[in-house]
Amino acid sequence: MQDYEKIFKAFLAGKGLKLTMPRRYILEEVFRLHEHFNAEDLYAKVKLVTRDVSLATVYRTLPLLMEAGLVQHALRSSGRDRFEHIYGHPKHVHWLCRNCGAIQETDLQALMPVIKKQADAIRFKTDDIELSIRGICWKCALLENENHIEKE
Amino acid sequence: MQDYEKIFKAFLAGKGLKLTMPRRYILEEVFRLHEHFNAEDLYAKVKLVTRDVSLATVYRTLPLLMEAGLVQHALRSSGRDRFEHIYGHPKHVHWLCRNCGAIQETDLQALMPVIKKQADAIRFKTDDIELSIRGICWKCALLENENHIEKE
DNA sequence: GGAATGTTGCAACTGATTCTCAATACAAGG
DNA sequence: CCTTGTATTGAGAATCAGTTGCAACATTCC
Ligand SMILES: [Mn+2]
Ligand SMILES: [Mn+2]
Ligand SMILES: [Zn+2]
Ligand SMILES: [Zn+2]
Repeated sequence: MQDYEKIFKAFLAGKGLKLTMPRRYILEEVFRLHEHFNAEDLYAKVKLVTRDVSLATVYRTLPLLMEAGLVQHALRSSGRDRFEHIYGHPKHVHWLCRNCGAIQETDLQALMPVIKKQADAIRFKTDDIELSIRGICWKCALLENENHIEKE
Repeated sequence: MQDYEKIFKAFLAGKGLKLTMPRRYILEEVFRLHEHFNAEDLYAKVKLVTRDVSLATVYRTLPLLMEAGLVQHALRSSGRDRFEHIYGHPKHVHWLCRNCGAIQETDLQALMPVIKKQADAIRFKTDDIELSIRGICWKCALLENENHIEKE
């Protein structure tokens, strides 16, 4: 049994809940996926393995996984919430290109000392940190320049 | 005429658009408000001044104000987007208490050097930075402790 | 067995946001 | 003035991600 299964099982047990098959399928898929996904992406992936899971259960399980510290809300784009498994991964910054939609990641650790200092200053008990930056990725910036040159 | 009016007017002109009365009412209210607001909050406030504005126009004007650099998306909570006027304000971090919903702000400038360095490293052209941290504010943390004591 | 409690799929619902459309404003040119 | 083109608007309809009610099941505990 994987670590994340133990963690989820223990978390659920603590709330009088059980690691059922649908929940297990969803959990497995969450850790098989190494990209950012929204609820429907996840549902589609799980569907490839079994049909004993409904979209409603995906929506119901995601908050549990988040509360258990296994999944986090990564960012929101195009009107949808996107998630990622976080267990075993360092926290990171999301850079979203508003032209092509590509997402890049950088380290958040470098920012933690300042953030922690500020948290202490206002006596805030931090659960989640979400830093998303939107703009233009270098590829799209390149293309824009090329187009400008063509126009001239 | 306020600075922000000039800016918005110039921005609109650059796109072949005009600063109409509904847009002006909305703009005025945006800068009269000194809290975070969602579209409906803003609509309600504008309604107190005039009835010549519709909710649809509020929704249509917000993206223009954002593009003009006068308003920014502050954070999302309870399924709603919340905004704030940003012209003349330093960028800041939002600390959202997931118990009472209170929002505190701290300086983002302290984090900018690292963020800029990372942006350079991936050659990203930054437009917006949104750093939201959720957890428990000190007031709610206090109350929680009191309750624990009572229970014992 | 029977009660109590948690789980699920399904379909209906919700509600913030977006869109459609007909009416209106307004500028430019004749 | 009149005509034409373009931008604008309010009202209401539509969208659609996410939530919820509910009846059928599953499990555990007497
Ligand atoms: Mn990520
Ligand atoms: Mn703010
Ligand atoms: Zn891009
Ligand atoms: Zn609080």
